Amino acid sequence: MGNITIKMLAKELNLSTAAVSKALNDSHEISESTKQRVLELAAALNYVPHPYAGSLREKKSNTIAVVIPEVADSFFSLALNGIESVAIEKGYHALIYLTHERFEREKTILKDLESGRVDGVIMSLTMKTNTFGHLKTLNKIVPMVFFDRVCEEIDTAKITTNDEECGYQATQHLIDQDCKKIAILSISDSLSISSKRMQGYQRALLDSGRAYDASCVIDYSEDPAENLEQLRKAFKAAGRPDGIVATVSKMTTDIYLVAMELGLRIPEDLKVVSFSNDSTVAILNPSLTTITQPAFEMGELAANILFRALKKKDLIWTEESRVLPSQLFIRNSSTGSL
Amino acid sequence: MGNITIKMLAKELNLSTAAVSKALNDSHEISESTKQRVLELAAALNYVPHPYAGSLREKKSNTIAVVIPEVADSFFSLALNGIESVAIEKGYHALIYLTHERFEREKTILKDLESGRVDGVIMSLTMKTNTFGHLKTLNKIVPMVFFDRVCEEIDTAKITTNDEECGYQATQHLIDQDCKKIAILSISDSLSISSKRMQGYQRALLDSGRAYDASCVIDYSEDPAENLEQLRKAFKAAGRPDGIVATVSKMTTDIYLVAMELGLRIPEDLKVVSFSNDSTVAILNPSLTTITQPAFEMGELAANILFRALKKKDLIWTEESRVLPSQLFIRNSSTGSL
DNA sequence: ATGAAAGCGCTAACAC
DNA sequence: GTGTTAGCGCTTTCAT
Repeated sequence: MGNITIKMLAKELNLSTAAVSKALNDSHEISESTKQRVLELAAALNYVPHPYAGSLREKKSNTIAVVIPEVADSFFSLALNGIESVAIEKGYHALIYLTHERFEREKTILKDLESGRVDGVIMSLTMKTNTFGHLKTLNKIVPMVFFDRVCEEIDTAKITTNDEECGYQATQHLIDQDCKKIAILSISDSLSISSKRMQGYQRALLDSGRAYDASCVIDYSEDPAENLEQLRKAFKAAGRPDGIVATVSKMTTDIYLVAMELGLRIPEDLKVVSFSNDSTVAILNPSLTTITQPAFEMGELAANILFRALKKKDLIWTEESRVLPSQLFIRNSSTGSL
Repeated sequence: MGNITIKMLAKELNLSTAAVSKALNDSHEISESTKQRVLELAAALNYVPHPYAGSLREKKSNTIAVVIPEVADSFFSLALNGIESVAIEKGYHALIYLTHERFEREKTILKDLESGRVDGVIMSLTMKTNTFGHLKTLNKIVPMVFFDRVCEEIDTAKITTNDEECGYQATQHLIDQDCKKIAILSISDSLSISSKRMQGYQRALLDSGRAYDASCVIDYSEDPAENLEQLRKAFKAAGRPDGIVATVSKMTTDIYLVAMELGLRIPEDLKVVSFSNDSTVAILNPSLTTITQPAFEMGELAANILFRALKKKDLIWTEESRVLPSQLFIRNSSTGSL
């Protein structure tokens, strides 16, 4: 660990630690000449203040935690990017915690964060998070901002996109392309973004006078083999879907591969729309129609709100919540123009 | 920040803080009965020890820093994933710092890390890092492990892949596919992985009796528009390449798009091999032949070595260096089998 | 303008 | 088996 301390500087300069500390912090009660001397020696000795000593006294760590399900995912990595950009700019440090979609991990991590390790938390829930006690407890101790997979039950700022609308748009787009039977890939029963996307899907069906068919819902599974099997079953069935909305980008590859395997052509036999932030969507075979979230901006915004709140305590949190629009990009996977 | 302290527990229980501390740490010099009492109250009051107080005393933060160029990148996000997995398992916390390929940012970050904020550092250099003083300084204070974009000048553990060989393999593969003129996309002049891949490329050319042609080297630029322009120029030239090795995955999309734009068919007119960890390579149009690095494992290994070193100081660092093999996956972008 | 001293929360000698 | 004390590195009253 870092070695050279204020005490050493003080001794070397025949000053008190107090004087050195004040000089280092450019206090007005220190003469210019001593400030000079202190600063010079500090630079010469390569003095770097020990952050944890300061934190202990000031009860302020200048550190935030980012708790997300996964980082090897284009949405979350872009969001993290946005968060980190703001953090560094504001002089904060970011601890990263991955839950890997495990509820238990989320609870353990949040429990640790009650310690005072961080001044604030930015997070996105696990797919399986269905109780909220651990969130409520932490939120009493430390400011939290949620993004994307937010917790409706907690009274704090939340950054989301227009999920219901996007579910609607994606579905409506497939309806416009003459799809007769539209399946949807759903990620979670408990997550609000998931149910919102599902609601949009159902509303679109209803608006065009179609009945909601529960057999059209394919649930995402942790087990990749299981996912492939689900898709095979769905695509082989007598009344197989001719359109599919994937609310989670990681299953896009599976859809393409299973379609290929079964000789289903995209988009002729099956039209696909996927929620995705992946940069390769334009060069897929065929290029993929997507709902794309403003991932970087969501991260940036979440961080900005958190840091603003960290400055002035008198913030009305929930009023800071924002809904950023996602965008539908129509490409070849959902149109006839291949 | 966290509020309930050992002092409070002590008062409540009519014990000294020392006794409480020992009880909490399950010391043998404390009676079972008091341990019980302490543990119960701690649980009831939801006591969580303040990490920075401990760090200050123990001169140990249980925190590491991960310094990488970018996180919205499949290689680095997978590596981060590997690092975080190990860290959490060992009870460590991971601070994440993104350099965004800026040398200045790298220096600033490393300077801060001299403070004792972390017990160790895992990092991958900027494309532009060409002096090493900041690395040497930090390495004297805190153990460092490099991965992928390593610094040869520093005497510590380095996790790499067989970059020279991979450059060779990729090039040889294109030669085997009858490519007459093979271009290479290079990322940096100063990075050792970059020059190794380049060396492999040159060796393959030489082995098949070809001359190295400097005009075949396309340099990666920060500016996306500039990159596209470079590719257009190269692909339009009279003696345009019929094969290309991309040593950096982010330009794959550009290659595909420019080829499309100019009416060049992949693989018929232009065969492509790219270094990539992207999960969508199999469903690109056409599917992409890749050199794929063991990203997750590299992160895991780097972390394991670091944590092992943190335990026992008597470690011979350089001997811990490891070269993990990358793998060539032949797909349609480089073969005739479309 | 500078110094002495206390204290942030914790642990580790060293008493008793 | 439990308490007293000192100290990690820093800032901040409160003297002087």
